[in-house]
Amino acid sequence: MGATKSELFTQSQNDLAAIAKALAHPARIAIVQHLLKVNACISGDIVEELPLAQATVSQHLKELKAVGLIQGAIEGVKINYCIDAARWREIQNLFNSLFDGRIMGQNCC
Amino acid sequence: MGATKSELFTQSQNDLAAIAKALAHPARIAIVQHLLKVNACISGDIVEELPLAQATVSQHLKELKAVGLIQGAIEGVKINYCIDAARWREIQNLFNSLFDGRIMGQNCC
DNA sequence: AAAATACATCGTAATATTGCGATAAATTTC
DNA sequence: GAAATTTATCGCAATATTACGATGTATTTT
Repeated sequence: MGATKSELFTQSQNDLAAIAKALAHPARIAIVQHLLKVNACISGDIVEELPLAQATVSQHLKELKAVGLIQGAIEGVKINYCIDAARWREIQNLFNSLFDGRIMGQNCC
Repeated sequence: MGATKSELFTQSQNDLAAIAKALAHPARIAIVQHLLKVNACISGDIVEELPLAQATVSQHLKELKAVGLIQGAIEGVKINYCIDAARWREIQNLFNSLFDGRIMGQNCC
């Protein structure tokens, strides 16, 4: 085995897991935080910001783009990246509805 | 390579990524959702709820426990699992401070 | 104390992720 | 159009994750 059996779970469970997976790496957290700070910047700036090789950063950007968290706009030779604001809010709501799943003050033990 | 270079990132980036990773599997999302619904239940109930083998579920529970999301209380032969309420709120705040990183209405493109 | 029950852990196979050098593709500059 | 610049993709090695049967451990029941 080794592959997640995603066909056994609901769409929304798979979706939320996929988004969490996109955030499940410190480099991708760092990328997102940087984009939130500077609003938008080119790929090269992110490569300079991170302690990873260009090819590796490009791959991380691809994963963030795959779940819609970020967007890239071609600008000549360069590519301008930024957070997708609408999708960002959507994802925030997905997490909120998970976290707001009414939790009692008490634990089980 | 193949191993995440976590020593190159900040503690809080690694922490948030680790929590996201714990939620980065539909089975673990399902476990958390189930615990939120029933408040607390024994391991066997979760195994019945999920379409996975007992050993696999046990492993997923271990990962959720490792980041503090859930707690297990020994109760005779059984183990009663529940969400750790305080840690849950803490994690909710971590995500909120990421998501509230002031995003403009506009995208880059 | 043997048998049954409930869960964790071990060992292993299949697959996925991470990281990077090398190279390709596209655009701009000279 | 050749050279330079910027980013994406390929190919590979190292490591991690997922899944499960088999087995171990602890408690309860008989």
